[in-house]
Amino acid sequence: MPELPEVETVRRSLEPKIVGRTIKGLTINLPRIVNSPPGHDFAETLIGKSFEKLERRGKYLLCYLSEDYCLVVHLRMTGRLIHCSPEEPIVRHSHVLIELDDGQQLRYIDVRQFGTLTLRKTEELDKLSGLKDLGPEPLGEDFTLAEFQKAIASKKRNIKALLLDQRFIAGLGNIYVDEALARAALHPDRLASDLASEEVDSLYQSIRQVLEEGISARGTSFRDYVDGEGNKGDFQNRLWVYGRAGQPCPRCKEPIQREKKAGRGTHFCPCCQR
DNA sequence: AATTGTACCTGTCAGC
DNA sequence: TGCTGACAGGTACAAT
Repeated sequence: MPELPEVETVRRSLEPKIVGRTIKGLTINLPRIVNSPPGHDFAETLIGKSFEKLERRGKYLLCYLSEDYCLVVHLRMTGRLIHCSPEEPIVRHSHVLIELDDGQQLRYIDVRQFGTLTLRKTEELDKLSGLKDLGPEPLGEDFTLAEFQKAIASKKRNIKALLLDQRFIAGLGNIYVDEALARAALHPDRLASDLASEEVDSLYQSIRQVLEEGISARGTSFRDYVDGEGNKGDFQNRLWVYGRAGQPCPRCKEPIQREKKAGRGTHFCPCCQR
């Protein structure tokens, strides 16, 4: 499900609902989902802590808590973090229920059970594999065209695989990579180091543009994704290539093609992506 | 260093 | 109406 725009939308939708709230109780129905600090009990440590700030890094949601703890949430493919009333029916795959001091609940729901809730002291966050290895934030100030040009020039990899690599750039997933390449008119098989300067420039702009548009549309609800209030996004209606195999390219009207590349279903226009 | 395959899970959909 | 296999917004790991 969730790539950068979806996690950012979850963050924005949850922040006003849970910042300032204290955790009163916890139910863990599927222990595999949670990961405690060494020597701590997840529920015991979490109860009594309050939410101070929500941030996002790549596809990770960082819930900063009192006493310098942080609850790190990764939704992987089908995770949902939903704020709701305890009266709402408990749907299938509700793995963790967090009770808040205003009587509301935060529920972690995940059909495929790949997601994780990791609790750590804030000063230990830089030890978490995955999180500590993330590349630059594509919408951040330090992600400049000059840096992108420099980073890409030495990479002997297919551009699709490179953009999916969270160590190279944080937050892009299969949908937004396909969309960025489509808008930059670049074929997913291109070797990164072979791209001309103008092509890298175009790709840089396209990456930022699709992510910003994705956030503005409150994410892509292609299948399961909903925000922290259970609402779907709109970006699925503005996709150029993802999930549009056989349908006309918005630029040249040729049918969009789908092939397996970098181990993922890959959508592109064989006519204008070169 | 880069690529490929496998694994983790459940649900859905196409084809027979 | 079943059944089977392919596939799904991600990542980690091993082998080549």
